[in-house]
Amino acid sequence: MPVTGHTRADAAAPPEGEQRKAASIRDVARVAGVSHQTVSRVINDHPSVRPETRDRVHAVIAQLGFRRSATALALAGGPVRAVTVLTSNTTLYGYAATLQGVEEEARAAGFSVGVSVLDSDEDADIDRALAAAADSGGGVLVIAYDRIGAAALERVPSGLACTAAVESPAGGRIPARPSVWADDRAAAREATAHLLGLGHATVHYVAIPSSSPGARRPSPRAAGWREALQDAGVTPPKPCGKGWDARAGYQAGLALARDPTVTAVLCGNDDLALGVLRALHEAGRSVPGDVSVIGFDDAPHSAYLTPSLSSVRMDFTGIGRAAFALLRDQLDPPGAAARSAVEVAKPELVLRESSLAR
Amino acid sequence: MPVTGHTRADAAAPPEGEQRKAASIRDVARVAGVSHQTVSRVINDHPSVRPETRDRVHAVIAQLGFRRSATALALAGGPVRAVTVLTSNTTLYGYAATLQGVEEEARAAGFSVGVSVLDSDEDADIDRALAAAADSGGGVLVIAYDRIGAAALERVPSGLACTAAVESPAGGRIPARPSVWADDRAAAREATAHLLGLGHATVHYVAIPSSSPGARRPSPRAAGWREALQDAGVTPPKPCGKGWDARAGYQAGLALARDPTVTAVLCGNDDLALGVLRALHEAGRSVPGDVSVIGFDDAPHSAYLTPSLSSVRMDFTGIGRAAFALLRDQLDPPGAAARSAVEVAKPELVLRESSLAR
DNA sequence: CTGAAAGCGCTTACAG
DNA sequence: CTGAAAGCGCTTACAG
Repeated sequence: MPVTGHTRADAAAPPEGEQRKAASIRDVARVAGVSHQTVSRVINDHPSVRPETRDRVHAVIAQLGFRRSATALALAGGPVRAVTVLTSNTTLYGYAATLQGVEEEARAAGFSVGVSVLDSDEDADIDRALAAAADSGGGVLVIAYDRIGAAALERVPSGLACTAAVESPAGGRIPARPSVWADDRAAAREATAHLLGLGHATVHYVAIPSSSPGARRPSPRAAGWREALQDAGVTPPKPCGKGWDARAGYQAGLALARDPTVTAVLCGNDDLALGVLRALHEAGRSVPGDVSVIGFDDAPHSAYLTPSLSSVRMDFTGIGRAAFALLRDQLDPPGAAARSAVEVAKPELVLRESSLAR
Repeated sequence: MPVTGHTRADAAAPPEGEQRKAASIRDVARVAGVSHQTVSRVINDHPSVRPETRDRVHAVIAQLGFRRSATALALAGGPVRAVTVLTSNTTLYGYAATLQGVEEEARAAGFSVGVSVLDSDEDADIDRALAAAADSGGGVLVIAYDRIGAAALERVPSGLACTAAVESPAGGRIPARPSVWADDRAAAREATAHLLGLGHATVHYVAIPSSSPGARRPSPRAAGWREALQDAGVTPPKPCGKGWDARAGYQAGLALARDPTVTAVLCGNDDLALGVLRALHEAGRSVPGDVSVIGFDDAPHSAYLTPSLSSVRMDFTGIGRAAFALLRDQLDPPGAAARSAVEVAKPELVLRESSLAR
């Protein structure tokens, strides 16, 4: 008898429910009467295998319910089909939707997807996440919409396959890694110009935090807002806002509500806008009667608010999908050279009740 | 010279940025002047290693920046520190928050977390996801708040470590796998009783979809609502609602708004409630003046709506954390026997502007 | 307390 | 077209 025990002859139907030890390449080989090497060739679509042999092996694979071990594949140095998403957040709308896009595309491509959340922009934290991601053997996809993500992107070792979902890059800057973004700067300009066109003397801005280290650069959204005002010969008021959520928007809104000259507000995202709406309401200023408000991202609930919120629709899932595609090109060299170029999805201004003519 | 090539003597600082091939257990052994076996003992905290040897090895590990390969560990049959979350959705609040809880706890425990989204409740889809999860070698955590998740939970092979986040089980039912839930049924009863106590003659319910196959059983939330009405001697009206999102709530709300006897509405989640609020508003019925509304889950934005939404706060991240802890017990047998028991987190009724006395 | 052996499931060269 | 060998980085028995 062989060392490894009895050979089971009852391999008709794939096991159901019960946990029989998974079939290996050698099990398939034995049943098919070939070497495990030949099985390897078959599952890798190697040309040099006789058609009959190939068919026989395929039959046994189906019969035994064989699945090649991703772990062994990785150890042996085969192409690893895995992505790890590095992000500071998984629940905010833009982040969650980007992750969703990545997952959809990855699943379709047969990749597994891991998630590693970054607690801070400290090197130790980032390196821990990076090391964990590298362990998986696959590539890394960083969501760099904020300072933490941007910091992580900086520290990705050059040998690690990596792409990023980012804000639109500041004029002329080329991201170090293949990146995907939507032109939110142009969109902010458009939204601001729209408000100006409605007859508002100026437009205030409730900012999302900057993604640049030390907040040295404003976000593209802030830049677009500023440009639109300058184009119209209006001196931009001081932007406000410190945070990402409704609470931060509420705080900013309280201050804005006290200023009677405020008649139009652009917000860095819809959560901030929600808080602003609430603050304005409490202060007795009606929207859009007294103040027009436009948000950013077009979160799913924005259309159902009262008043329904005008916003800039961002194709986050599309960004996620494109970022994955770029990563895949790096991991799995296709026919052509890997696209190292960037991709763009166009944001769209969606007008609803919260913004009206003055 | 040894077969494997030159021995580098320049191992002072850990490599930064550059992609030097990661140090293996053998590299550490060579530098420390021991066998790779001994290194294995050290990194596994085996007792039988002389303190001096142990210290020396630890020093070399730090010096070389050695990290044990998770892939090799898994192949060799070591304990795999990985969880795969199976879910039908990653963006809805309850799901995203549960996932967040899992990730936090997993990260703290040094586990990697994978996400696999279920497209449908078809066996083929489920088995694909299950197989992918099993590949990782770790455990599976299924979010079974809906029919798809519940169906996946049913098909998890018995040999695969698994826990679940579920709705509160129907009377007396014991979940097949270690599971975690919050008593949303009791919470629904409480919310309904509260509305009744306010003087409403009855309470209407906008349901989330049932998680039972063929929708044979109502969700615990629906059950709790029904019980409260029956306890008060009120015949429950027909529940409405078909879906999870604001749009579904809006549709249901339109019908409710037409019925002048409707003065109180409980919703299966806050998204539905948002849609109901909107429909009521469009129909000219004021909240809470004409109709009181209470949601479920207490999503982050609910406190900032106008009117602010009363809701039942669910500790989803707590559920996620507890579910991970249960899974870890299975994977990594601790001192005591693995807890196969369930865990509970208590929901809390949060009263805001949307619900007032009649 | 420590080392040499065999194996996890696969792969990439090397031989027929 | 196909097989026997060596190795990926680790582990668990087996010997000292």
